[in-house]
Amino acid sequence: MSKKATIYDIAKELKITAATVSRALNNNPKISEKTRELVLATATRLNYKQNRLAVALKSGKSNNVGVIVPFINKNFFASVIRGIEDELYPKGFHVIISQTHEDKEREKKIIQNLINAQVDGILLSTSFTNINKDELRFELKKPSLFVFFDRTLNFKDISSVTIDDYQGAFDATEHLIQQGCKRIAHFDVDQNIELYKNRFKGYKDALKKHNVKFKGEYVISIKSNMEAGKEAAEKLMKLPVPPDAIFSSTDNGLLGAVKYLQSQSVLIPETFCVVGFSNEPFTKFLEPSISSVDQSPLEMGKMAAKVLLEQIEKNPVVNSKNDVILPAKLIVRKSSCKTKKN
Amino acid sequence: MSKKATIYDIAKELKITAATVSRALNNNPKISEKTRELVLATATRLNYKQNRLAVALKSGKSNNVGVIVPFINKNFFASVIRGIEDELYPKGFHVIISQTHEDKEREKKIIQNLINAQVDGILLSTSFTNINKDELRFELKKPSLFVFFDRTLNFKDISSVTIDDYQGAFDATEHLIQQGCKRIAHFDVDQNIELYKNRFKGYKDALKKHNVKFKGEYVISIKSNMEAGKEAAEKLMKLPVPPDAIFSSTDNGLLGAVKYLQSQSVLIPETFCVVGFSNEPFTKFLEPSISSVDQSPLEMGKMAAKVLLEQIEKNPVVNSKNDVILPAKLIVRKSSCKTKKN
DNA sequence: TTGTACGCGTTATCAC
DNA sequence: GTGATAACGCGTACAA
Repeated sequence: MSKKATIYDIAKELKITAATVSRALNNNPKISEKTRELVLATATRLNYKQNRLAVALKSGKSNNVGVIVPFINKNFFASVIRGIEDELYPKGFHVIISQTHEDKEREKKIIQNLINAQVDGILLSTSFTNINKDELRFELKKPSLFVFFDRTLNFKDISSVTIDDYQGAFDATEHLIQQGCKRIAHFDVDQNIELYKNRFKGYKDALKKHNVKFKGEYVISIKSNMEAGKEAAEKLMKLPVPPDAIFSSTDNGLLGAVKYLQSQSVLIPETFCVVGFSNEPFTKFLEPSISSVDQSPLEMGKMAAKVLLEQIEKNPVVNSKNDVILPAKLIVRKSSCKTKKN
Repeated sequence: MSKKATIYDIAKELKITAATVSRALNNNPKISEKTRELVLATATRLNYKQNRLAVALKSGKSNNVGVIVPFINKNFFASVIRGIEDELYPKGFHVIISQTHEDKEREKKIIQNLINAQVDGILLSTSFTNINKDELRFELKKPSLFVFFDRTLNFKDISSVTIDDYQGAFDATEHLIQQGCKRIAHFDVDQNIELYKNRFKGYKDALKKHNVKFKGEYVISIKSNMEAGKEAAEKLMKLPVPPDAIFSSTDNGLLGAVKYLQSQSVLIPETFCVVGFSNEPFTKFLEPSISSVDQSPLEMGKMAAKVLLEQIEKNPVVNSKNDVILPAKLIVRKSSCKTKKN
C-alpha cells in the first residue's frame, strides 16, 4: 500500500501490457469489453490514480493555468479568482495562484516560474510598479499564453478583460450632478495606470457634458487607503471654496474621507455627496451606505478564463487579440441621494 | 523560436552531452568552469527554461501544494491563502487552489484531482456538509500528506491548525459580563462543526464562571448571513425577558442583528452590547464599530504551511500528528463598551 | 571532468 | 484486440 500504483502494476497483475491498460483506461474503442472491465476492476482494487505529471510531460499540456495578482486577500482579486476557478475547474484545469506584492521583480520571477511549471496559460493583473513594458514584453514572448485582466498593459497582441472604467466614472459623476452637486472633487490614484486614467477621463467628460467647470484643485492623487483619503478630504475642506461632493476612484480612500467629514459634522448626503469605485463589501453596511461603481469581479474572472481558453484552443496558429470590456454598474445608495432616501 | 529549448538543444549546440548540461545547470561541483559558463551562456541565449514537469516526474516531487477551501472570495479564507502563499512561495512551492462550494462530492473529487496532479501535500478546510468522516478517510490514505486548518475533522493521525475558539468565545463573553451585561444571548451556527461547538462551550463556561444563569432560549442557531441574524434578533427581542447583549459566532449574522436593533432604536452600546467572531473588515468601519474575535488568518495560513512542510520533509517515516492552536484575540471596539468610549 | 544508459508514468505508432 | 517500442525532458548511478 505504500507506493502508488501505475498502469504497469495493473498490467503485471493481469498479465497484459501497459499499453492495453492505458487504452482500457482511456476508453479506446479498440478494446474488448472483457479486458476493459478487468482493467477497471483491478485499477480500483489497487487504488490506481493517473499521474497527471506524466500525461502532461507526454502531451505537452499541463492543464494548469497560472493566475497572478498583487494580493489575493483583497475582495476584488479574491472574487476575480473565484470567477476564474469556477470557469476553469469544470473543464479540468487547475488554478495556480501567485502574488506579486506589488513588486515588479517578483512579478518577473513569478512569470518565469509559471512558465517553468509548464502552465498552459497565464492570467495576469500586473503590478502598479511594473511600468517598464519592455521587460515584461520579453517574458511574454510565447510559448505561454497571456491574458490581462483589470490592470492591463497596452500590448498590441495580448488580450485583456477590463470593465468600462470610463463609463462607470462618467455615470457616477453625472449622477452626482443630477443630485444637484455643483463642485465635485475627484480622488485619483495613479495616472500611470490605464484604469485610473480612464476613470479620470470619465469624470472630466461628465463635467463637461453638463457644463460644470473643471477645477484642478478638486483633483487629488491619493493612495488607496483610509489615511490618505482622510488627509485628502481635510485638504479639500480647507479650500476657499470647498467641494460639495467627491467621486473617488477608490472605495478605501473614500472611506477615510467619509470618516473625516462625519467627524467634522458634515452631513452626508444632505450637504455633501460621495460615490466610490469598486463596490467593496463595506460600502453596503456603512451609515450612510456608500454609492459605488461595481466591477463585477466574478464575471471578469469568468470572462478572462474564457478568453484564455479560446486562445489555448486555437494555439498556436492565430494570434488574435481580444479586448473584452465589461459594463461598469453604478450602485446608488444613500451617500449620494440628496433628494430622497434609498 | 517556436519550440521550447531543452537541455538537449544546449548539448547539441555545444557538442557535449545532455548530462553535462544538466550538471552545469544544477551547479554540480564536478564540472569545469569553462563548460559551466558555456552552458549558462547558451542556455540564456536559447531562452532555456527548466521543465518542472520532467523534474517532478523524475524526482517524485512536484513542489506543488493543494489548498482546498469552501470559497476563496471570503475574507477569512483569502487571507489564510495569502499566508500560505507567503510562506510557501519563497521555498519554491506553488499553491494550487480549489473551492468546494460547500459541496461534499466536489470535495472528494477535488482531493482525487489534486492527488492525481501529484501535489506534495494538501491543506484542507473541509466543507460544512462533509460529515461523513469515513469517506474522506479513504481519500486521505496516503501517499499525499494532509493538514487541516480552521475547519478540522478529528482524525487520529492528521495534523491541524486552528485558533483557540473556546478561549476566544470565553474572553468575549467574559468581557460582556464585565461591561455589566446580565442577559447574554448567543448566535450559534452549527454544532456539528467542531469550531462552533467550542465557541458555544466557551460562552457557557464564561457564564458559569461568573454565575450568570444560562438560558436556552437565548441561544439561536443561524446561518452565517445578515437575514438570519436579523430574524434571530427579532425573535430574541420578542422574548418576555429580552437579552441585553449578544455574543455571536458569526460577524455576518451579527451584522443583521445590529441593523435590526438600530432600526428598533435600541442603543448600542448604551443599552445593548454585541461581540462577534472573525473580525471581518467591516466590523471596524461600522457605526458603532463592532467588537470581534480575531482569527489571525495570515498566521494560520503560515502555520499550516509550516506544519505541512515539516511533514513533507520527514515523510514518509514518521506519522507524527501536530495540532497547533493559535491564540484567539478579542478586539474590543465601541459596540461592547457601555462604560466609556474606545 | 565528461559520456553512457536508464527510469520516472504515460500515450502513440507501429506491428501482429 | 493486443504487444512491443519509442518518446516527452530531466537527473543520476556507473563507467571511462
